[in-house]
Amino acid sequence: MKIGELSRRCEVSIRMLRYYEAEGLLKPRRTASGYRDYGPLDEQAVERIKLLGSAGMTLATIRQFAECIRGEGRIFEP
DNA sequence: TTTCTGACA
DNA sequence: TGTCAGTA
Repeated sequence: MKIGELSRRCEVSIRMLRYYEAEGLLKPRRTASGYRDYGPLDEQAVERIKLLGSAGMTLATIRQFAECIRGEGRIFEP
């Protein structure tokens, strides 16, 4: 889906979506024209980022969970 | 019409 | 975060 769709579905501004990517929290695919192409995984990622964010975490802190947030890697076990 | 990048406040 | 410019 396009950034505009994800923006409405997650209630997150396009500005922040691009920001999350710049911080390495999102890894959207690119279309031939250079547009960001988001999948359902990214949609879930944004939800989790919003959760951690509302918990008072800073992007620098959240970035450490990037692997988990993307649903990749191992399960978090402190 | 919508999205892209980089920069400023 | 919002917004501006010139493109694709």
